[in-house]
Amino acid sequence: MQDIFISPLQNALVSWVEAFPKAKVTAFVLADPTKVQKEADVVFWLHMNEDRQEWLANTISLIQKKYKNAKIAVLANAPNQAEALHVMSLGVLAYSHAYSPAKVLSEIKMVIINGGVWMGQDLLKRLIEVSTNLAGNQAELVNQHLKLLTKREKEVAIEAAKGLSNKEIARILNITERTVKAHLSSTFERLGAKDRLHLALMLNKKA
Amino acid sequence: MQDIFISPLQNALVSWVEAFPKAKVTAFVLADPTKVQKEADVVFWLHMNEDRQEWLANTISLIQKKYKNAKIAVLANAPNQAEALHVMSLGVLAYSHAYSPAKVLSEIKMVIINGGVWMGQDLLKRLIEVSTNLAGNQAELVNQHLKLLTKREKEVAIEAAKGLSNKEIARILNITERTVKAHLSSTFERLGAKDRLHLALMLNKKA
DNA sequence: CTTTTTATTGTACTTTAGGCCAATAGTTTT
DNA sequence: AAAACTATTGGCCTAAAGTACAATAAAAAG
Repeated sequence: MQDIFISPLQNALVSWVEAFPKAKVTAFVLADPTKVQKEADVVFWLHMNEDRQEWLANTISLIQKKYKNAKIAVLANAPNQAEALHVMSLGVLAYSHAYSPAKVLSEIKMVIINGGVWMGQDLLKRLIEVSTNLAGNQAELVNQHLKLLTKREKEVAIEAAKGLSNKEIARILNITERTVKAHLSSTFERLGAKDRLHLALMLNKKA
Repeated sequence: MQDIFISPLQNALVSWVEAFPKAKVTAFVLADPTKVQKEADVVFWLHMNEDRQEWLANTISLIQKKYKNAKIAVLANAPNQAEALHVMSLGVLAYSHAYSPAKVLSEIKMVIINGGVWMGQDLLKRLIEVSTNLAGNQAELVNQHLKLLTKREKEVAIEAAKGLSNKEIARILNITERTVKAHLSSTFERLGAKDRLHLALMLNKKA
């Protein structure tokens, strides 16, 4: 298991050396690795400067093409969530600060060679928030609306929000179209929706 | 640093013992911990059965209330992404399989006591996808639809999807209501929407 | 046991929406 | 230059949506 730091710096940072005394530090990825290198387990630590975003994307793609089993971690001088998200969507397995202490670097390596992914807590928190907004809180919001309705109104409202016509809803719920209208009118009033389209927007709203 | 497994099982699983020989296994959280316990660093490993979802939520909240510095990990018999997301949004720091090997359990512990968060690669991948969908692909999807429309149709469609009436759209775009209808009819045809509500659902669709 | 809320339906009326047929003028494509 | 597409509007017609006023029976709340 070899560690390769790709950095514009002449010398490795002390924490890098401390964590991985036998690591190599180079400025570029070897475009034509030997077969051995290609197949071996390698961890690439890409040192990211603010002004090398394009370089980073290219390097990641180059590594993925040339080294089959390589794991890629990115160490950023100025970490930010947007960049983290971006590079991780490209297949990078870890994203941390370039000046992370040796202990953290070791931890990162342990995680990624065991098939894990490493990122800061803040970033993950945000990810989870965003995702649960979609499935969870989103349902919560909708629920807040539906809670204002009676059982029957709820049923009607949900069908209407899917785009069904009054007649279709009537058939499904086994009531007359007139009754559907009654429930909907009441629903509009309770939720402050001006018509079924607004109702649909309320109940399908993205968070 | 103490490890406490909360599980309905009589005996700890072998991998648990292997990873943490000194861990306790109990069926319930101590509702009234001593001051020492309260302040100490404790890792709670909650063993999750399919049929104990409510128990899990309650237990998490109880621990968070009673133990200030506790870290909580969930070990599920049948892990699934929805549950993982849910519990992590409640503050759980790790989610893994109950039968994870000792090595993985150790790794998890190391990560969370160092302020990290642990989850499987698949889940994280999905999280990232979802997040990037929100900002990127989602707009892409909508764009795919709008791309099929002429400039004017697009303008009309967007307003209609917001819930505006034909009359309102006409006023905004300075055309007659009749023209709005014409654009909309054409739009429905091109996008295969049966009416403005379906159009709205298409253009407001969550990813 | 009253009072309130919910569920249901009726008749009638107004407003919207959407489709059909048709026309004109400007733009783009072939 | 001819054909196809785009933007605009008109009249007409049907169906759907939504409101107003109203009534009845069952269920829930107080």
